[in-house]
Amino acid sequence: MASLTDVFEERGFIEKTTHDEELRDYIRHNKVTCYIGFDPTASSLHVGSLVPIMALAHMQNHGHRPIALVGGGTGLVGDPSGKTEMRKLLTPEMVEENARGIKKQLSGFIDFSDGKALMVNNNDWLSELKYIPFLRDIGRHFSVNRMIKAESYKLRLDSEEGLSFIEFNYMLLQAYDFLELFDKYGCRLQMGGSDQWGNIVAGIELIRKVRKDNSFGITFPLIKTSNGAKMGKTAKGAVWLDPERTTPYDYYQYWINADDRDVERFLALFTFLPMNEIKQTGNLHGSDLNSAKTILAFETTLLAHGRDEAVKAWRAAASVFGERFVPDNILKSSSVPRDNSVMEEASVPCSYMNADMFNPGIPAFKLFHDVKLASSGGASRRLIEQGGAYINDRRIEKFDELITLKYINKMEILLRSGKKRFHKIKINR
RNA sequence: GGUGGGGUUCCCGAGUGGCCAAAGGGAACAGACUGUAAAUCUGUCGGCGAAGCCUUCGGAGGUUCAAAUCCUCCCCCCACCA
Repeated sequence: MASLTDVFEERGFIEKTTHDEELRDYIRHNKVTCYIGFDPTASSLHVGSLVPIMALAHMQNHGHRPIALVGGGTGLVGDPSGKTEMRKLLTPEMVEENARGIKKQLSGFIDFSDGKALMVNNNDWLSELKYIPFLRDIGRHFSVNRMIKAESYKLRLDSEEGLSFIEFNYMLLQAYDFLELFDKYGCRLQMGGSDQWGNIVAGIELIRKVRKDNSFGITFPLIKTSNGAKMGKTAKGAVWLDPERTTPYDYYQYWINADDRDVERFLALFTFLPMNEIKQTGNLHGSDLNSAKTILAFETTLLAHGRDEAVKAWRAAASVFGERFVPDNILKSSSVPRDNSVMEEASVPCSYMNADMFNPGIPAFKLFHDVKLASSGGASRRLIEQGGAYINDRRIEKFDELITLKYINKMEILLRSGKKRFHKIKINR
């Protein structure tokens, strides 16, 4: 089997590592325990956390033991690394609740049974620390001179907002986490986003100073779309892994709308499809490239929400955008449906209304506002006046066109805003 | 604690008595072009079923025919000094 570091490198996971050669050696010859921390800033992870999650999963697939650390303790302090503003402080109750949500989600990607992977919460040890002993045992190993030069604090030290003392402590706590996991589980490798470099190195140095032993670090590149936007951010906010916050349909749509230039890179990072197949997508154009996007969307949805939801989202997309099947020769390891054998109920956003509501008729702009395809009556009117509103695939000409019973087709009305946003109204009898 | 500079519509950022629902840019939304892509061009971009009205410039009061703009008090942020 290929060494994990080669896999990481080939798939684009590595930005920087500490002591390249020794690390490579260490991973090749040992069953490695490694950890990544997840901040409990929300009850769900989002697409931005997918790189670390996938890294842990690859780790496990190669026979190593990943530890997912939920920052229940550090979450009470707030990591200033690479951030322009201080984060709102969370209450212990919120952190606790968020930590629970994150644990549940990680279980979908990583197998925690039989100790094959571990989940820990640093609140377990951090909350019990005593201030003076901590300062004497740990604090003395940290040079303030060095810390204020750290790249991760630079933004904040230069900014108007400044850096508060509570955040300044964050680095020590994370370094202490690493030491704790080193002592308890023999964990010698920490991975994290590129903004974590300073924190990771701090941990490595702490271990060297107090245990006279080596440990390693890997950082992932910050993934941006080719447009320069941060991964997983849309105008409506983050793309969440929680189906309550981002429906599987929207999740699928997020991926299928990927920029052409990102397809190959994203397939490598966010799916487990073999690299030799992924590399061939670099030569695709036009509708074949779209097929590759379909697979990207399908596979990512499959990982996050399971096969049923992935098929539903795929099916829903086919029903509104038209059926287009993925040719057999593109990414053949993908289990995306390639014919119409699984065509059934779709999962387009949908609401229910009574037939009698259409009896006098509803003005079109009201209807669009009601189903949230427009954010206000005015916005709705503008949408229609600019020719961006459709009912059953026919453009609506007048903003107050009355929508009546005769628009009902097989107990449904299909509304559309622009090219991509659909809403189905199902009629109750 | 002292001194100075700030808080404007989703974001950045102009505006310092009427011409201000507030320049400009970004984001967003729609149209054309396409491949559910990008780029480009065009239009829109506080609310209300035209007009007109209502709400908005950190908060509360006040001056004025008229206040984002002037005055008073308060809250918050930043810099320098202590």
